[in-house]
Amino acid sequence: MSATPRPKPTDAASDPRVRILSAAGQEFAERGYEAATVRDICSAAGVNVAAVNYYFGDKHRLYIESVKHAHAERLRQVPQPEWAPGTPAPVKLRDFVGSMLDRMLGGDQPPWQVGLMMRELLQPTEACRELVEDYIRPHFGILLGILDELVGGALPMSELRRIGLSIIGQCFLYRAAGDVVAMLVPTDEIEAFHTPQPIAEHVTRFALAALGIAEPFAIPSLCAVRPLGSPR
Amino acid sequence: MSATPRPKPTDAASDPRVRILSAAGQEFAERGYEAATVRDICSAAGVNVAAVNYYFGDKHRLYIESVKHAHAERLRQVPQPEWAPGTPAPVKLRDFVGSMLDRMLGGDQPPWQVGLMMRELLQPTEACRELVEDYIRPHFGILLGILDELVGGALPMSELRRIGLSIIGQCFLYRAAGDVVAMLVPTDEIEAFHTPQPIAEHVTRFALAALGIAEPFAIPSLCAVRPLGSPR
DNA sequence: AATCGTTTGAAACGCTTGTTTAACCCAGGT
DNA sequence: ACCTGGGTTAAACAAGCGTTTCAAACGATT
Repeated sequence: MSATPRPKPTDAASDPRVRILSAAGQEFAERGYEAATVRDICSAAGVNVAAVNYYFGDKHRLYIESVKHAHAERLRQVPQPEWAPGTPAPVKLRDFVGSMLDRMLGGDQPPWQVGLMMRELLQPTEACRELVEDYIRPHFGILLGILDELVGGALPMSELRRIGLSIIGQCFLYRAAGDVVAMLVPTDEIEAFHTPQPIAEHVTRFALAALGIAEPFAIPSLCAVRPLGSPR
Repeated sequence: MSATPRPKPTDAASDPRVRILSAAGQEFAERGYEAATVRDICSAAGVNVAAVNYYFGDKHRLYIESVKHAHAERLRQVPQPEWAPGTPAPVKLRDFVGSMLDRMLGGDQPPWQVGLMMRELLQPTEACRELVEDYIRPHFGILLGILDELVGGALPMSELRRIGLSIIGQCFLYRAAGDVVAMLVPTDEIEAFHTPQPIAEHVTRFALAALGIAEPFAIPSLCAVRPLGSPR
C-alpha cells in the first residue's frame, strides 16, 4: 500500500532505489538468493536495513525486481547488432555468435548481470518467464531467421530449432561451466581458450561446416561422404 | 576427531550414514546448499538432528560427502559403454553421446545425483576438483580419443578439445537450461524434443557433418563449398 | 514559521538456523 | 549383576535471519 510512492524522483544514480537494485543484483548473483542477506545488500548500497522493505515490500520482490533490472541494464550495454540489407547470412551468423559471447563472457570478467540471469535459467522462478519472453525468445527468433536464410528455407522449423540450440549450447557451456572447462585445458592455453573471439570463430565455423556451407574440419577426401558406421 | 567412527558397519541400506547421505543429496540438489536445512534432511532420512553432527561433524562436510556419494552412485548406475576392438568411430561417437544424455537426462525425470553435480559445475566448491578429476576428465579423454580416431589424427589437440566441448555443450544445454529450452519449443513438440535419443541423433549427426564425415544438413549443391561471406 | 506526507535511523521482535548438551537405551565383556 | 561405551533422543543454545516498529529528520507547500 505504501510501496513505490513515486516512480522516479531523480534519474541520477543517487536514487536509493537503484542503488539497492544494483547492490542486490550483485549479491544475489554471486551468493544466490538464500545466502544473500538484506543486511549485506543494504550495507553495500549504503542504506538502512528498513529501506528494502520500504521500497520493495520484502526480499522476494526485491529479487524479482533486481533480475528485471539486471536484464534491462545488460540489454542496454550490449545491444543486438544490426545489419545492412545485403549482408550475407554467414556474416550475420558470425556477428550474432560473437555478440552473444561478448554479452555472456564480457570483457575482463563475466558481468554479474549475466550471472544473475544464469541462475534464473538453471533454476527458474517467477522472473524467468518474463526473462524468456522479453529477452531470450526474440534473440532465438533472430538466430532462427539467420539459419533459415542460410539454408535457403530448405529445412523445417523443428530442425532449425535443433540447430539453433546446438549453437547456443556451445556458447552456453563456456559461460555456465567456465571453471570446469578451464580445468580441462592446459594452463598455458586457457587464456586464449576463454577469449570470446576464438570461441565465436570456432562455433560459427562448426555450424557452417555442419550445414555444408563452409569446409568441414577434417577433409577425408574432398566430398567423399561415407554412410554412418562404415569401417575406415 | 570423532568423525567416521567406523567405515561400514553393515552394507545394508539401513545404515543411518548412507540414509543421511542420500537424503542430503536430494535436498541439496533441489534446494541448494543454503536453503537445504539439516532438520529437513534428518527428517527425510528418519534420524535425529544430532545424527548429522555425530556422523559428519558439520553441514559443510556432509555436503562434500554427499556430492562424492552421488557421483559414485550415478557412475555405478550408468557405466561407460565399452566397444569391441573393430567398432567404427562414428558408432562410438553416437554411443558416447547417447549414454551421456541418458546419464544427464535420465529416464522419466532428471536424477537428483546429476542435479547435485550440476550445481558443482556451475558454482564450484571444494568438491568440484575431485569431481572433475575422477569423473569428467576421464570421460572427456574418451571423447577426445574417439574424435582423434574419427579424423584420423589430422587435427591438433587444441582443435579436438574445441570440438569435444562443442559436443558436450549441445547436450549440456538440454540438461542445465531444460526448462527454458522447453519454453522455446511449441508445447506439442517438447515431449519428443527432450527425449535423449533424438537429441543424441541430432548432436552426433551435427558433429559428423561438421567434420565432413556425414552429409551436411543443407546441401546447397553437392560439395559446392563457397568462401565465408560470399553473397548468395 | 507551521504543517503534512515522505524518507531515514537505530533498535527490537519473532523465528529459524546449525550446533551442542545431557540424559537415556541397550548390547557385550568381565 | 554391574559396569562400559557407542548409538540415539529430546531439549536447549547462541547466532543470524527477514521483518517491524516508532520516532526523528527532511522538504515542499501553505
